[in-house]
Amino acid sequence: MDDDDATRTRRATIEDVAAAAEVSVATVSRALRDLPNVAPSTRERVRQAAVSLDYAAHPAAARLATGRSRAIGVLVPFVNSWYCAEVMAGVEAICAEAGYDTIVIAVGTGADGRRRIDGSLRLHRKVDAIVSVDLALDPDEVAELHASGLGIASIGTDHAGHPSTGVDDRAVGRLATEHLLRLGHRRIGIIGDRTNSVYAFVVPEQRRQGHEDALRAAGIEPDPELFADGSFTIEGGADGFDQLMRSHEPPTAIFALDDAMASGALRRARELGIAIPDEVSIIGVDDQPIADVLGLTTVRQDVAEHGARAARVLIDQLAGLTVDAGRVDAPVTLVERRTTAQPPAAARSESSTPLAPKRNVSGAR
Amino acid sequence: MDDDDATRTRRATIEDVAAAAEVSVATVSRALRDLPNVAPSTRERVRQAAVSLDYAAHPAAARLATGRSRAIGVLVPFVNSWYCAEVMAGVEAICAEAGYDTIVIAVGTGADGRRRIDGSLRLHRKVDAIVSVDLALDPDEVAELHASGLGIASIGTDHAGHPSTGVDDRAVGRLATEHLLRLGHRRIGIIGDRTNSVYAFVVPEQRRQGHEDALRAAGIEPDPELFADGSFTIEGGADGFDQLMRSHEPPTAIFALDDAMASGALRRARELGIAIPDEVSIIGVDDQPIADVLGLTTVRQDVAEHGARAARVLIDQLAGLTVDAGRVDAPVTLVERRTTAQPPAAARSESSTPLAPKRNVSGAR
DNA sequence: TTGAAAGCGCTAACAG
DNA sequence: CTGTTAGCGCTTTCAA
Repeated sequence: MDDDDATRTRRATIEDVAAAAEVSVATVSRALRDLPNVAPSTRERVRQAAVSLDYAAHPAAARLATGRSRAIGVLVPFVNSWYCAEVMAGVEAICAEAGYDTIVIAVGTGADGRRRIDGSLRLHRKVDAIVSVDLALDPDEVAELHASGLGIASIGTDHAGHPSTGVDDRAVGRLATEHLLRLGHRRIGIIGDRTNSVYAFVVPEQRRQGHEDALRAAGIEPDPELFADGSFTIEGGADGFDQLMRSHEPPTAIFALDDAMASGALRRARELGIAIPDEVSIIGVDDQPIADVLGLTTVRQDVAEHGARAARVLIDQLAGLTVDAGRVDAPVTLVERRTTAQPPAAARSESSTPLAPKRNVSGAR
Repeated sequence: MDDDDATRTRRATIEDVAAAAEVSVATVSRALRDLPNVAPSTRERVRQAAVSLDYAAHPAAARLATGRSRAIGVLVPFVNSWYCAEVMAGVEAICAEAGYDTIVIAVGTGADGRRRIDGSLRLHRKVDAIVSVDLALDPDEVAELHASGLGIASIGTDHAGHPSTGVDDRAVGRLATEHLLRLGHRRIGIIGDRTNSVYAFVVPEQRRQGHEDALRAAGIEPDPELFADGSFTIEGGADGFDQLMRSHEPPTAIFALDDAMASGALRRARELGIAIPDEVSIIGVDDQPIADVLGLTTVRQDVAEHGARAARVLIDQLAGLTVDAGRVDAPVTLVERRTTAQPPAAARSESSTPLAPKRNVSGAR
């Protein structure tokens, strides 16, 4: 690139506009920000001057003077996940509309521990508020953020005292499992996540509890052997499927806590020659585009809307409105496709003979 | 939220640090930014003062004083697409490392036309540089951005005079089609995009040309009837598949210009009862996670790396390094899975009888 | 090697 | 309704 700085057009400043409109800079500032106490004719004159000079306030100057950045930070575990991308889309749409910048920050995750939110991130005067996506912040992190004046809204996990949104994960677990029970399944496995993930247990734990609620309501005692870890990845889902099918008495249906894990389970089933849904039913959560392609039965949620809602509440709050610091659960719907069906006849007849010999799932077909 | 502003901790300013370290603010500024001409002992003293006060320069103040925002804008058509999310992940990783903010901006797209990049977006002093993802900016938009001093790097499409990266799309088209030819296919359809999309023709057009290159090299004249629009969506891919299979003489293999369209084609094939790859082979581009799940043969590219590379060149450029304003094509690899195979025996024997009766694809099976 | 002081461009009292 | 002016917190000459 050539350094033709000399040819760069110098941007107009507020003084240029003031001169052009023959008013003071203060008036320009007021007029352009639609503040009251500006004569309509003056405002119009200022506007025209601004347009003709292609003027826009220097963001840094405005930020320095007001102390507000007009930016919202989206804290995600990873940016390249379907869920996070959806949230960001929702946040960005609302922010753009309201004149806010959307800055994305990946905090990472994993056993090695993610970036701490405070110090090193230096969010401080960089953003006015943050939306935390599926992160379980420590109470002291939350306190610190709040103390430094940042608005906080969370998606997925909840942080007491701050607005949050997502779905009722316990209800999700119930909904999925009830669907399976309704089809006649009695032995239902679950692929979830107990590792120290970004979710810090809460989302998967809620879904698992909903699952057990439904089971118990149907008179079935949850079997610990029917739980597998899937770490919310395709690979994890595949491994989880393996583990479940190797159990003492394999399930006839599996509730995967998200579509990624369900997809992995589906793939492994195919590799093992296990017919879905003929031999095993599988249900996921999310309704990612992939679910439609795979014909995956799932529990749908509108993730972009979570992001939009979080952004809205934050922006309202920054605008001085009093917002509700509570939780808003968005609706979920069961989307029945082709991976769930009645249990195989064998299992159905077995249902009265709990000690029936276990099925062969060695992969032969 | 309660407005306990009173309890907010006042952040330390450079003056606080200067006082604590018993030096001037100028020295603090130099010391903390690792500028030369600071005595080691002084620098250390300043550092300690900064740490103990939990000081970080107010970004807006620094920006105003330096005229640089230390932020990079990622311009994407949509944020919730696999491709864009991957790019953003790559950009964010590099930016975070270099102390830059990553701000995401969706410009939209479609027939209604996307947001123009100049005026309304007011990127001006908001970011130091932008990475344009799959956008075909008008020359005057590019000129305007450049004139206002913004660095530009593009991913996918190329903007003359500015660094860009992606893959050699023509080679991608060749690679995919050669794979199909090698399997024995002679009648190969393509699902692409001719609508006025974000790509503004270039990416899909290149891939299509590579496809035709390969065809011609094999002595096959491209048949316009074997082109279908898929608009780079799953739905579009499904429709494109339909269209191709309804053609006078349907293809035995289909090259979908990305995995999303390939997925849609796969879904529609299943709905129509057309066996893949037994009756029709399908190959995509990207190697999204979904490809592995579906067993989709595809041409792999590392999209996050595109983002990382773009961010790196921009940051280098902002650091005053001379960077190459040319194009860097990342490698692509063919990933053979289970959606491509030899053409059906019928087609193979037909290959010498071009006027064979067309197959019935009405969906009955 | 360090300090003093003049901005960077805007906003927000405070006057008028 | 409009103008004057003092910052916002940092960087960067220019002197010392």
